[in-house]
Amino acid sequence: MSDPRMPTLGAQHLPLRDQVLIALRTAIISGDYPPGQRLTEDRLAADFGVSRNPVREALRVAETEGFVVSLPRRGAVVASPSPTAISDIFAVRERIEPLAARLAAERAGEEGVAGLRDMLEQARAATDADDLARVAELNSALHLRILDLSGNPWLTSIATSLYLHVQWVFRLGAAQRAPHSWREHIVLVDAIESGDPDEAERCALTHVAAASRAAHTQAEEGESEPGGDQRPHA
Amino acid sequence: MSDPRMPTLGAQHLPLRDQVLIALRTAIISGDYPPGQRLTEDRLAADFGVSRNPVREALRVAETEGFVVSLPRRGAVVASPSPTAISDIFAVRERIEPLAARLAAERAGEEGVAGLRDMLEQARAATDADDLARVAELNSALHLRILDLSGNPWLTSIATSLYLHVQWVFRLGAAQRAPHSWREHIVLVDAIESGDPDEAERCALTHVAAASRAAHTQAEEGESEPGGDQRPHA
DNA sequence: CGATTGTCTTTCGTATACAAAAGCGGCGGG
DNA sequence: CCCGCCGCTTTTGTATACGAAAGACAATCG
Repeated sequence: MSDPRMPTLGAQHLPLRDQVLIALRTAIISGDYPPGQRLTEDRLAADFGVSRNPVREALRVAETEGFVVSLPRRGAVVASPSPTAISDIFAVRERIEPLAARLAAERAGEEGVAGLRDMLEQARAATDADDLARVAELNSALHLRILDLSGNPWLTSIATSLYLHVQWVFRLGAAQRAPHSWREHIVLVDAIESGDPDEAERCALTHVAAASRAAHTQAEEGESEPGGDQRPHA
Repeated sequence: MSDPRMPTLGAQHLPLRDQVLIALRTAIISGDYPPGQRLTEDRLAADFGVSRNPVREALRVAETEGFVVSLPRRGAVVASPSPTAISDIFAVRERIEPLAARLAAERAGEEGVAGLRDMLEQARAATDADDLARVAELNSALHLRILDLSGNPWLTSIATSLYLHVQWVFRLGAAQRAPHSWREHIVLVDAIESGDPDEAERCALTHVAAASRAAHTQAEEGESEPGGDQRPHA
């Protein structure tokens, strides 16, 4: 028994409620459960092969995260992202990510910067290999890491939620402007390493603003797209 | 029976889980459940006179809100606010509240401004009546209203959580710098009414920065206070 | 005397069961 | 033909029950 197994019922078997929460988020973000879809507890329990209790607990946190809205006595439905969601989210990101970059520049140690460098290198390799999905994944990971390096847990918590919602509204248009954005990332990490808070903050703002513009452009393109599968109203 | 009765809890009987959540938050913020306190589901259920299920659901969202931490298989304990919590929280507030003020200046209609004016008037009356608790309450309410007027739901959501935590760490030192801060509020509302985003943002930043300084001062004073009832470590 | 191991209690994790409220359809009356 | 009322069905809200994992304590062995 010296070897801790982790397959089905391993040592730290993630609680069912968390598994359900992840599955639920994934299903919503990927569009399997479209906005407006009714989420019957019984149905979810059947879908995930569990009882109603884990489902209920998952629904509660999904509700606080803004993925579902639960009517008083009527059950839960998948939330409909507001038309201004992209603007709203990036407006917040433009404020908090520069702050995170500033703090990271002030507080990140050598190991922290080394971690960022490592991610940049992995991203370069993934770019060379044309693995866009991996690049996008590293994109989020780098941002999150910088948030963590800021040492302000609120920033990490807020940004994590924001990122999930960005993924949600852009679940269709997958590969964003990945390659382009990594040049800005390098400049940002340089600034953090140099320990210059002002420069780091400026770089982060520039980067997020660029991402915001790209997101809005993509959103407008998606607007006229014919495949309007869901969205009950407007 | 056409009249919906409301004896104990009226027509839209708030779900037990929400009542428990509110009671739990209140108990934590007020210090009835000190940091580090173990929160047995059974005990909470007994305390609130309900079953374990509503307690569990309330614990989940309290966990996402950062008031409790739940160890994998060991139950939940009241979170211990980090020593840098005040700095962290106000650092975020200094970024998002100016943004909210800017957006409010751009978007708030006449009715919105009128609502703010009304709150200022109530605050003035409460100040005259030396009702400090009411003033503090209106303080939070005004800020929240401005957040709402920004039209960005993320800002409201983030700030609400931040405010609760500010109340928590300052549960002892009650009456803040209430009277002083209302002069700044008036200037801020003036700026919003004038529709000048830059000015509104500047006023909000000044105001939050002042609040931050006051908070830090108060925190340092409380540091040397003899009545160290809780805080198991450091 | 100390370390180890076995058991034992505590507490969570999950499932099932029951009651109440809201929605929906049919039915009757105007 | 339309409107209101009354039953049923669905779904949530809440409680209870059982199984499992982790920590604690003590007894035993080296």
